[in-house]
Amino acid sequence: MSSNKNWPSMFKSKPCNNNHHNHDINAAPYMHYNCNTSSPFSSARVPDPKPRWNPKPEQIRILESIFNSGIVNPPRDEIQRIRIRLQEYGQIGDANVFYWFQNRKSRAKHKLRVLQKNPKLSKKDKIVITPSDADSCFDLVNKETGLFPVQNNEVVITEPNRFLFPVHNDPSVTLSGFGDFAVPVVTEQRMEFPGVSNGVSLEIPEINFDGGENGYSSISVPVTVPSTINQSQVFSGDGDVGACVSPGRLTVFINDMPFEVIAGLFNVKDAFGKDAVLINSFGQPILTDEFGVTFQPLQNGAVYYLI
Amino acid sequence: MSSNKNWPSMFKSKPCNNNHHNHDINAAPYMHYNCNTSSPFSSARVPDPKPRWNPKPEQIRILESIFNSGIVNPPRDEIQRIRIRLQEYGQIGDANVFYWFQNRKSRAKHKLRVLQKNPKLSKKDKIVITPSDADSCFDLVNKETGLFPVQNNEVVITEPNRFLFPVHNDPSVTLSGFGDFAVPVVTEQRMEFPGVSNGVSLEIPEINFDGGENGYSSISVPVTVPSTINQSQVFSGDGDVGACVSPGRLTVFINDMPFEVIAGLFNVKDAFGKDAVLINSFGQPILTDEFGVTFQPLQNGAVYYLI
DNA sequence: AGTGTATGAATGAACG
DNA sequence: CGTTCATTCATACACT
Repeated sequence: MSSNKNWPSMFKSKPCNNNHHNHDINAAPYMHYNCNTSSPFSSARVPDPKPRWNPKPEQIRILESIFNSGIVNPPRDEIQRIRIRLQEYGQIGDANVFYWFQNRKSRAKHKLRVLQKNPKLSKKDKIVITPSDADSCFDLVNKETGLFPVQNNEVVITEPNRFLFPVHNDPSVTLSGFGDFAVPVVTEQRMEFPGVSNGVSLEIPEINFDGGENGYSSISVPVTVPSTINQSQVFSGDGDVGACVSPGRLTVFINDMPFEVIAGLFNVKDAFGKDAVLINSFGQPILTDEFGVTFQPLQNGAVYYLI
Repeated sequence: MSSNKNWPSMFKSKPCNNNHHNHDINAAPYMHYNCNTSSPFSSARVPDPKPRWNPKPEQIRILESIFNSGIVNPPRDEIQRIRIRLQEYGQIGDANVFYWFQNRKSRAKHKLRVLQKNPKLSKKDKIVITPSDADSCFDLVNKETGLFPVQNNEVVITEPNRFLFPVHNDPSVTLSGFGDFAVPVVTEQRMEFPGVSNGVSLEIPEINFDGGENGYSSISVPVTVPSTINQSQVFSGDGDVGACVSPGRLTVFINDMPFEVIAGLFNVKDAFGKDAVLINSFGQPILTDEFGVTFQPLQNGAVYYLI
């Protein structure tokens, strides 16, 4: 379920007149500046300037956090709720939200694919547990269970956004680092795992970006395969999902990227550097001992943020 | 076929710091100046110098020639081949190639569109046979047959790159002329028209730019609708393509731009000025009589260059 | 230094 | 969904 069934379609239209594929969607393209002064009959070419949605940073933050929370493919009704929420920050329509998720998912997927093909992104900037099918990840998310992706294959563990970017030195690497926003700090997040299609609450997680400017702080440290003790801790609440998890592995989301880690205690320091601190989706820091090893294993499918 | 399979984004980026809609991605940022001195964890401010790819002249030449050869929208695998080839001249990634083609196509298209909308670029600088759907042109290229664009509608015949550029006088025109490179001289060109998705050879055409610097030479002469005799000479090798060609029209590429001309002998002088000389993709000049009329009709879909 | 242009990169919107 | 298009942002570079 969680059918987004025909979404794009609704809103078609087409001023018919001109050149390119103007489809138009009336469902959501509003934007800051009110436009369309098109008077009755005008030979107006390019009648609707149709400015495109220009997402506000807050909106993006929210969308991003929702996405990270595992809602990769929000059902129609949820899209609406999201839109309503985002509307607080600026004009936006369902379609915008819809498209945003489409693109986000698509691109993240692509990214993963590329990375898995080019595991050569400088040895130190990322850890590759086992490059392989990183895609199923997205396909499973929020589809069967609304939970986070869990692989049935292995995955390349790349570092989250800003972990690998100043690397410009590997010629063979096509795509280099990411590094968008500052390290997010969870303010509130419900961690609701709806059965997907049922009443998905819209308590969307919130993130406060403060690191903001200086973002590029500490974490550019190479991540190594979690040098942690083992201990399976399979959160899996569903047969399907659980089934496809590599036995001793957990998949978690850190900042933005899916990570597959060996089940068991996680060494934050080894993975992200001595100054790294992981917080869970509730904004609570994940305690560790002096070596950076967590006292509790990470939760499979959970979302964490680095600060 | 010609699938560029998921290409675009993925990868994030964004120094986080500022204003506008920065999302992420970081598809291919290598460049001349090696930057990134960021060691493991550093608190780099203005984090990613994220230098952008700075194409070498050779790379551009090659890319341009490939583009001119009709490969406007190279499939994923071909992009890779191209990249590999270009790599010989300097750091470059698939993404760069991808973006290059995207932009190249997009801009050429846009240019055409602008020109057709502003036929006021001094009547003498270009000829408009019949402004209309100039877009499909690009859409057909290398898609169905790997051949050049052929319209099922009419097209604006604009002048190739440098034909209209010292024009900076039309306020409404956002992009001024092209006049990129000098008039190219074809050195070798395979004119391979792969079935698109099959083993597209990478024998990329090569072009030697000599005219180089002084580019702005003679050709700013008005082009008029080919004052030639008629004589259909439909190259069309494929039903699809041939089918959408206006009966008495041919579409050819001159320098860089698609031209639709009336089938039959072509008057080079009328079209590009008395000093203009057209050469085919093999570098051989197209002979004409003293009036500038060719002895042979232009080949539909063929590539020519002006010198 | 500012101003404008050319163009690499990013991403919203849509098509097939 | 994967692709393709259109726009926009951002930066390199030429001019003045």
